[in-house]
Amino acid sequence: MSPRKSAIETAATRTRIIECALTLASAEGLEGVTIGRLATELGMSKAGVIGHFGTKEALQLATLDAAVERFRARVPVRVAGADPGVARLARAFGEWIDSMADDEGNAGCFITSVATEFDGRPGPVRDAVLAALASWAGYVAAELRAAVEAGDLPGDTDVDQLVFELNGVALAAEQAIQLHRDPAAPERARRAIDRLLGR
Amino acid sequence: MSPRKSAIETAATRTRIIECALTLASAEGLEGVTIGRLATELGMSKAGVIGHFGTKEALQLATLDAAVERFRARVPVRVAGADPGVARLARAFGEWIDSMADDEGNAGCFITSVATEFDGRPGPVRDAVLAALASWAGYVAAELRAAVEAGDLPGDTDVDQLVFELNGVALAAEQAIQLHRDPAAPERARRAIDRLLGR
DNA sequence: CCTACCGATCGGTAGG
DNA sequence: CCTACCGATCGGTAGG
Repeated sequence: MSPRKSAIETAATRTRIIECALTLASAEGLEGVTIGRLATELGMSKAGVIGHFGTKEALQLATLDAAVERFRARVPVRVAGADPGVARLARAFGEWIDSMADDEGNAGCFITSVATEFDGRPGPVRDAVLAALASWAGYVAAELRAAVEAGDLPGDTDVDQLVFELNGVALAAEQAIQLHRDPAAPERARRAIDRLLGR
Repeated sequence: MSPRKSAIETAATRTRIIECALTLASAEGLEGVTIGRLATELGMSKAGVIGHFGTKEALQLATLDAAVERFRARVPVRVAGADPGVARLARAFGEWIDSMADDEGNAGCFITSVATEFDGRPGPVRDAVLAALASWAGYVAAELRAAVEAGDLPGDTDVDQLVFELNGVALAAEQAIQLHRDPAAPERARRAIDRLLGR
């Protein structure tokens, strides 16, 4: 028997569950993460797993949240010290591209996968993905505006168009790395990003 | 009772099943297409559905095949009459982008979705997706080489890099259209394609 | 192409 | 956090 855990232990278990869900979801998609499978993988009961979240949807949202947080720590936070504008943005995309090749804990890829998986299913998960993507797009747009301001990009730059095209490069990199395991993809992506940023 | 159908009727039923599977898969993913749901949707028994394919995986492969065929008919075949090289390629991507906005029967989007859904699951479905994407990439690369040959693109064009970037624009367009329902996306995509093709 | 059925697994709950 | 259990659904088969 193992009831009556402290709040700290409870939180640690919750983290373990979410970490496991992230790993499973990377391979099988978020809908493929079943409570039973998590329980088996973690050596606990189904009730013990779902008890932390209440419903499967809450578990999915918590997992997505964790991925968003991980992406934030891995990309924007890590380049926060760089010069605003083109320099910071190039480093940010560089970090993202690097993180795609790390097989473990690819949060950016996870978010993109969930975006595709839920694009036709209205609901809280889809809404949360939209919010995460919008937040990232807002970050990129702000950096681009700073770059225009600083004169690193032409004054007539179409910022939204550039956000769109930068995103395309990232999506192409993810497909090339995840699906094709193409070792040339990171370099191609970097080259495309540099050209889009006028470097 | 409705056994002893002619071969023609049998083939027609098979087509109906696949068409329904394509519709369901566009919303729920290929793994979300269950035999029971197809049966309900089509007003037939589960045994009647699965009898046409044997296993769910065979049904998935048949559905993917149908999507590939539909994409071929919608894009490369439709622009076969255009001048080889840049002109034909621009029209091909234009057709693809147009087809993304047609809510019904978006084969290109379907293939991309399945690519993401199965990128971490080795097996025949993943192999078939890889083959379909490789075939499309080969088509694009051949047109680009023709364009270089014809002098429409610089002699030092990195064809593989360009295939990568064109693919990125298509993926960005699909995300913007399917997930964000952004009405500006087709125009953005067209502009990006034109610039990549030096038009 | 149907009815009737199989064992397995799904998300979730009751009660402790 | 566990055991024991619920109704629903899964892919698939037997037999006609």
